[in-house]
Amino acid sequence: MVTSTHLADTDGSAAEPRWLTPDEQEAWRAFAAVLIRLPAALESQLQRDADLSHFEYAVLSALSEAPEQALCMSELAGLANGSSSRLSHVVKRLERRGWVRREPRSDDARYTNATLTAEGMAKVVAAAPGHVEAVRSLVFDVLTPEQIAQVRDIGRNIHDRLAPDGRGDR
Amino acid sequence: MVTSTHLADTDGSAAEPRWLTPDEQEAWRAFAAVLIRLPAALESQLQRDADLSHFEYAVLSALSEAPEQALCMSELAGLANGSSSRLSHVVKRLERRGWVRREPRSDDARYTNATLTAEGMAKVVAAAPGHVEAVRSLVFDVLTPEQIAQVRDIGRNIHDRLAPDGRGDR
DNA sequence: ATCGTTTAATTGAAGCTTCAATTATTCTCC
DNA sequence: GGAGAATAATTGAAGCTTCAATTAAACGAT
Repeated sequence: MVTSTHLADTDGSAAEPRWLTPDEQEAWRAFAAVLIRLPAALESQLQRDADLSHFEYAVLSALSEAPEQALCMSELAGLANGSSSRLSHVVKRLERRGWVRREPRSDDARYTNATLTAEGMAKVVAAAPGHVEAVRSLVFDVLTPEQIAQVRDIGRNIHDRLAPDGRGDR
Repeated sequence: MVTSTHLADTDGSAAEPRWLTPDEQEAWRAFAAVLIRLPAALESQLQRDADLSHFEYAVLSALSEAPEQALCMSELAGLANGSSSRLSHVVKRLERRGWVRREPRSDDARYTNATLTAEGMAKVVAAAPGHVEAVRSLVFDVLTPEQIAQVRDIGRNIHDRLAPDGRGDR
């Protein structure tokens, strides 16, 4: 598919890339499809049932778990796995819909605190069951307990490689 | 995070959702982050080094492996894990850049065959090593051989649940 | 105290994706 | 053989994300 030796350049112009082995190719083919299609499926459930993108849901959900239901934009971006620009645009829309409020932090006005409103909390509470059901039925229902532990370990290994310092930034 | 019991509605208004267990939540937190950040990292490598989106790469790559370097739009959409509308827009751009040609199939003109040009083939060949290196270093370098087999099995289980009939459509 | 640097966040424009509607072709079956 | 259903692909508009540039505030060294 995306990574195979049939594309090898044979003119000797560069150091030979470390192509994937057949086992790795098989694994990558399966994993890459999940990487695309699972987010698309979750997106579509949330859009249909709650009129929310997955990223919007992640933002509301992160706030709902935070102390005082408030976080500054950069922390929130890290928790929701998005860039600060993306977060800024999305929070603007969430604010327009009445689910989030923003205000500069009093001790350091460079920071902006985003706070979940009561309506915002109600929105997440209403959306959560459908989303969890989707995650459960698409992921956990098809995995054994051993595989669930494997997913956790593999996920952590890859995540650590992506964000080596442990912070969630981009 | 996205799926936890702290959002339980306690008014008894609906059937209790099947919340995630703590083990499942841990696994989901790690996996969900990978689901967002790994595609973003691959996207960014391809964009920077080859001026291609990951989806464009997947399209060119699928064509490069096909017999005669040609596939009809719907097959191509399935292999590249995208909707037919998305593919249509993207192939239009790839055609404009001279990497793909399109023509109606002679035996059934509802089908459109997309064919990789020589320039298109050269483009994938040039882009492949960098992409493979990214996949290798972000994924396979941090996994043991056992974990690679686990990724394959887990990926297949989830993928089968997403596309139960085995076809790649959406 | 102040100038330059760093950090947090926002903005607008360009580009990509999605959704619903549309076109074009072939199939079906009366 | 012809009307209507089904299939493959395309289109345009709306909306979201990204990128680069910008604003605003605080820090730090002199």
